[in-house]
Amino acid sequence: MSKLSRKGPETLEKILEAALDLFREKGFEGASMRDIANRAEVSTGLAYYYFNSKDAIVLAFYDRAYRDLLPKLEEAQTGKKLAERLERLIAAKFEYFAPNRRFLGALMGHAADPASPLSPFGEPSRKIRDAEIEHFARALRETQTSVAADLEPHLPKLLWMYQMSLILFWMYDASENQARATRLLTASLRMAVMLIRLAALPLMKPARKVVLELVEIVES
Amino acid sequence: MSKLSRKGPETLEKILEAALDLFREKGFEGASMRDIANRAEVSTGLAYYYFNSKDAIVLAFYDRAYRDLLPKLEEAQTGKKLAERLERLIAAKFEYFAPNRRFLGALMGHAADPASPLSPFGEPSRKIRDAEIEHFARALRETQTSVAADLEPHLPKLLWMYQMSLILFWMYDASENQARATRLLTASLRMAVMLIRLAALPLMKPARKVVLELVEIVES
DNA sequence: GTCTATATCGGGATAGAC
DNA sequence: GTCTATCCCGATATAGAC
Repeated sequence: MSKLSRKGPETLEKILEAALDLFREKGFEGASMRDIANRAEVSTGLAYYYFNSKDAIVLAFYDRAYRDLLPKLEEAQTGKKLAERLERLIAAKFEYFAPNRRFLGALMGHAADPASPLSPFGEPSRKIRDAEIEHFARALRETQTSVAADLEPHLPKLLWMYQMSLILFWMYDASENQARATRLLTASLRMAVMLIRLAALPLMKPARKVVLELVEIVES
Repeated sequence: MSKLSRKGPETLEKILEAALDLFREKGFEGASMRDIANRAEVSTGLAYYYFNSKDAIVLAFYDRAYRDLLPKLEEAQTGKKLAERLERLIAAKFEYFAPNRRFLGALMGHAADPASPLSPFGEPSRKIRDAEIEHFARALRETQTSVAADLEPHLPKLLWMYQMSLILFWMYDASENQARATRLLTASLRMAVMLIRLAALPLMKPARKVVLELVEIVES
């Protein structure tokens, strides 16, 4: 009496793979549903049976990214030094998203519209965002980094914003293998960790206050 | 013997206006060439006579932005205080581009491909970029801001990068009238000017070196 | 439930008549 | 310089085979 067939999930997977392949090659707009269906060796109708729209494939991509990224972030949480951990955490995203870099860039065109389900800043990617922030908090905890009390509740989010600006740079970095972005990651991390240590000093309270004001504005 | 007719430039202008209007209302993808031609009260064929492609309209938009922005930047160059000048220079861009904010956001989707003529970072917008950087240099000069010798050749570009990150935030800022971005501009400027003053101190040389390293990576 | 075939619509772009 | 007609293609809906 089972209503489920065996082939369904496989076919869905095949179509998703084909779509991501083509998005990588030709970008989101460049790949047509006909292309996708052809590459997956199914009819366009079937592709629409599994994914109601091209957009729906993007949502499936976010979902899969979330699932795949979690264990990678888990792995990155080793080492006693903060710089080391942060570099691993951020580099893990560079690596994972590298094949889809151009495709993600194209998705940024929808970011201005927060209502768009395709926006990397919108609701669909919130789960990823929250998990990432928690991982930054954990990196701070497990490396026993001392953080001033006023800064402490906001530092993980600050690190996430720092990460996002790096990812933005990486997305639009046309250098070979995004070498510049990778170098920027390492070099800026040195500075970031230095600033975190510096900010722990009691006499830096006024400086912390200025930064926290900025965080508040961005979050409001 | 004139080969030019009278009506040409007017028709071109009419089509450009209609296109920008519709881009503002429906975004770049949302506005079709048929829409544009209809609003301009011409045939689609004629629209293509003046603009070889939809992209070409965007290039005309960049060109016009360059022409329109120059006098506005000129106007912004008043006042003795650096913070004041920088705020005026950057706010001028917020104001000018405000009606086209969503449209510019959509264009960011093409930024990952530097070959795309639509990318706000590409060749077409280089003239604007160079003019902006020169205006930052001028603001530093005319407010007699003291800058360390090692930092001096790079500070205008650094300010431009700072501006670009603000503009990026502004582009994706969904708050009413981009109020958050405006508040961030004012608040972060306080910090930026403070840092510039701080960086002038001789004992800050190591810190300057770290920052210059980052600049070098970004520019390479 | 899984899949094919086909029809319709709207979008970018072009050819060629006037 | 301007228009009409047309091409090609992607999105979408649906009829119906298995």
